[in-house]
Amino acid sequence: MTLKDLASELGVSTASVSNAFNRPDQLSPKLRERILGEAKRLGYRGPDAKARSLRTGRSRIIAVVLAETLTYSLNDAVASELLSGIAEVLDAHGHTLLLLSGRQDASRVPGSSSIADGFIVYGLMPSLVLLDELQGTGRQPLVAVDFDLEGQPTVHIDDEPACYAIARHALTTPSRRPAVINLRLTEQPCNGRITDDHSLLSAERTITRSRLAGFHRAFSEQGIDPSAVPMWNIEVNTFEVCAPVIEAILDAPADERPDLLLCMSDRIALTALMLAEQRGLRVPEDLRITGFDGIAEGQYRAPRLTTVRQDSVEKGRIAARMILGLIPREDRLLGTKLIVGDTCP
Amino acid sequence: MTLKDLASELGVSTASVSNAFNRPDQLSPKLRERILGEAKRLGYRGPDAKARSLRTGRSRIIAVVLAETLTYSLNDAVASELLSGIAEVLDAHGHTLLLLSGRQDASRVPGSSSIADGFIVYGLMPSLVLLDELQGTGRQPLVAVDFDLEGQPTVHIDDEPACYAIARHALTTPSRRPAVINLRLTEQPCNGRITDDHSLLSAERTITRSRLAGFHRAFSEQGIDPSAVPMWNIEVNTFEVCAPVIEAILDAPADERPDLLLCMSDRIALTALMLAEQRGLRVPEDLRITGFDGIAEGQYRAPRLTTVRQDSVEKGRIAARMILGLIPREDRLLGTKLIVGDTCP
DNA sequence: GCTGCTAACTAAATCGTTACAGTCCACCCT
DNA sequence: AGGGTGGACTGTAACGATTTAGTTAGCAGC
Repeated sequence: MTLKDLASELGVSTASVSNAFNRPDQLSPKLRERILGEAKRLGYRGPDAKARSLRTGRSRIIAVVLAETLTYSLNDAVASELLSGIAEVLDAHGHTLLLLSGRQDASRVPGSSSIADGFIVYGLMPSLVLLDELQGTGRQPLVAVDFDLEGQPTVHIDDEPACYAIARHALTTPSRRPAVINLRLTEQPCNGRITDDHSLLSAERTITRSRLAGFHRAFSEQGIDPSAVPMWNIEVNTFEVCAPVIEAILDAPADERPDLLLCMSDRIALTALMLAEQRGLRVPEDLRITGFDGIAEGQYRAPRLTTVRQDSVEKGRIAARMILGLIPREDRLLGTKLIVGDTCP
Repeated sequence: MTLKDLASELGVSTASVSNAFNRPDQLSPKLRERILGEAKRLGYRGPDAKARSLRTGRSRIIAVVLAETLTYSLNDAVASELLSGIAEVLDAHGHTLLLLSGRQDASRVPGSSSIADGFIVYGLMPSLVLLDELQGTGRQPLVAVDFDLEGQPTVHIDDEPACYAIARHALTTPSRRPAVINLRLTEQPCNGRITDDHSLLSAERTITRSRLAGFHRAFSEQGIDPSAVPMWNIEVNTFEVCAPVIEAILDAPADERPDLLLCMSDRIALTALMLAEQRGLRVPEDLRITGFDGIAEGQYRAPRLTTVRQDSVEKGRIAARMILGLIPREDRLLGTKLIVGDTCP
């Protein structure tokens, strides 16, 4: 049952049927009703999306390319919030959301997805081939979130000042043995203690680099040599990956164990909190912990996590509005808010 | 730059160019390389997805229709797990994931999405018009998850026995004042205490009805009249919606306050746990709490939630495999596992 | 009665592919 | 030499819509 069948069944032109569905003002109400009535009777569900998208060049589909596997991203609170914001705006404007992973099979993404009207790309490593291809197409608009992409607008927060602020807050109470736990410093897998002095400079992800720089500025300001602060790295923001690294830190002899953990994500901080509790460490008395992101899970529990709140939902909304052309496609910097919880008062 | 342009640029037929990209065995390696080389040189990115999907009738896109708004679903741990499982399988087989909400504008779903090769429909209320439309198309396969859809295969768990098991476990320690907190009993909004005796029968969602039936069976077995057990209802599985209802329960005078809360989801149970802790109630001494789902958040904390684990990721995997035709499209019942945590030992 | 205008509808081109049915030619077998 | 075979490539008709440029018919104005 196609539009053409319906037209010949009714003895009208295909143009009229098309207009009946898309442009009511182009035909008499009488004919329109006759067409829609007959369509319903014959079980014609309206113009086929595939054909329409070929002809018009638009599909009302926006693709979101996620840095990690979909499986991971969907379980990550921050990515989920971002998607929420995106979905909210797209939904309100009659668009749908196609999920792509920049991780799995990057080469497939651009090809199989010339179907999308636009791309929102989230937190990719700059080296991914995918980006060249996506940018290269040039046909569809692209918005980057949480990383810089030359020639394309970016929606992000100012990580350096945010991390400076929380570190400064944490250091108002003197710390004898502060430590930093990074999130994805480099593209090369590296889980555990980092001894390389130049980590800051070699960090490949802009975000991680900025956050670390913020911590370092606060350390310096307090007369602490940043390069003397022990640093660990965590590859993937999941409990399973975080736990062993943090266990190693907490199981060190008491006089080597950090008394302050600056974590680059709430997921890391929450894992540290749980493992500390398991070991009978008192938080914040024996160990102070800070996070980053301000995910719900950290606030709807006791003790509440001290962290920096970034509004990922809003980030998603803005990115989506840019893609839809509702607001100008230009760089946007969002604010953050220090949340002083119980884990580092 | 289209396939046709490329063909005439090279002086070969469009068929050969198409074959160069899709069926290497249909032309000489020499010509193939010449075509691919020229394509790269001229910036042709391969066959256009819109045109291909029209011509072949397949798009390699699978649509997932979620019961609630996308914004909600993406932040719901269970829905996210399901999506994870789906994404995992689709990704591995070169398909992508289109997210649709059955809530927002149901009428738009079928039309704008005749583009999908198949539908996975999750936990919808049976009354949604959408379902008729989707089923009516008949063209694309459909798999239902967590609810019954006549004539279509369903992937689900056996809710009644699972709830019976956890309730029975809970009742091995005698309870003076047990209570039940339901999740979405009816389609009509109803947040708070339920006094209607026939709630069980009138529950519109199969899942809720089965779970409640399981609780009731355990009550009866212990000589407790199910209709005497106070019952509350919660519309949406979020902290914000749960909290007021639970606060009302917990703030009752001590001799009316329940000493056992059977919650129909972990989200509800975790909210109850947090609010109880805030009020200085000891769990499990003053109040025992059970959940349902077995989400990570309930296990990676202290005290660990007593709950029933259902493997939503696996549910998603199976649904996806069915849609892709990798396994037969037929009803599948998955097992569950009682997890005895600390909140109801 | 003719022109001009609008509303209502139609014919046909087009979107970028893929798939079917050939065509052509070189090669092998008897 | 003739016939058969198979590999390499081509021409063209779909796929199911939208859109542009027209064609009518009806009616008002002078």
